[in-house]
Amino acid sequence: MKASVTDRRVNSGMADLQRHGYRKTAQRAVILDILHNSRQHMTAAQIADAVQTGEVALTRSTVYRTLETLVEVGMLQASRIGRSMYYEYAQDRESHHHLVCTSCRATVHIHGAEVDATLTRAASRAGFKVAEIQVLVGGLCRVCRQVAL
Amino acid sequence: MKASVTDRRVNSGMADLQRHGYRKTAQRAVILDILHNSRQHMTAAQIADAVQTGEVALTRSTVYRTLETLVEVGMLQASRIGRSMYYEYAQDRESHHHLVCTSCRATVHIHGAEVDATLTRAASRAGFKVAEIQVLVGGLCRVCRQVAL
DNA sequence: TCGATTGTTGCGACTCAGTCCCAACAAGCC
DNA sequence: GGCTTGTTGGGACTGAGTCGCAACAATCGA
Repeated sequence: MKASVTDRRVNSGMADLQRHGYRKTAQRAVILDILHNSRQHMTAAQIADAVQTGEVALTRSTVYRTLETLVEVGMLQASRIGRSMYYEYAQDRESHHHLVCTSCRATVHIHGAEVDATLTRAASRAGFKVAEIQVLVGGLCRVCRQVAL
Repeated sequence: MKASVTDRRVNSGMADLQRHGYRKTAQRAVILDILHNSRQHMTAAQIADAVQTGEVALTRSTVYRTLETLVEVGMLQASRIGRSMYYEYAQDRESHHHLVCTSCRATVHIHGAEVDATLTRAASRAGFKVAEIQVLVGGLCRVCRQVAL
């Protein structure tokens, strides 16, 4: 684990934290590291599980608080899928939305720019100043459609 | 209450239920009635509360099951806002999405057609067959923007 | 390098939003 | 009116967070 925690990207992230007035802690590094290595989004519960196998054990509340902090700093992106929030490493700052297969739970990213622009336009016509956009498309993925036939 | 329960629209809804092979029950009529009269979306908990004041008392599990059934039949529309589901009477079958003010919780509907079309196109490029689209825009409403200045 | 300050974490209790099971009840058909 | 079977009530249970508080540790100034 030591090798990956010292990963450049994660380290520079830790510096980001300090720039925002937060302290560098082992717990924050661990969570950042897990999400950076997993390269996919995970729920707080999945992260809490993943953490158990490591050397630094975190409690559930620490996981939740840490995720919140890292999202605030901009190092993680959060999106709600169903009842739970999913977190992913914010590699590219580009907006994207999720397609989730209702059968196999597979998730695919789609570009968000066009949809975001449409929504922002509609919102401003209604007098709203947009802060965040959550989009979730449910359906059958290519594979599950084949199986269904 | 009796007068409103016998409302044409709600009654025809009860017939819809039977057409789908479901039974007409007082509990279903009550929930339909509450949502029809409220003319806004409500959570299951709010509906359960509203029910307490009426003559027919429903348990929480009945409220949840009934809502599910009514959505399936197409008489209610469900949308997730944050951690909970909101239900509204499906007056117009036209797709719409929600703008929610993060400050005062006010909710505004916006047309969904354009966004839905964009998402459906993107999804089918990814091989997905779209079943449902959930969109939620958070931000500041006109009034709260003024106050914030 | 030490000590003080104060941001963080651990722990455990609590809440909110549902879900599930099973016995009792009641629509609807014959 | 009786029977069948869908529906409801009641209550326990679960998943996803949230909160308060004492103990701990990162950081800063001397």
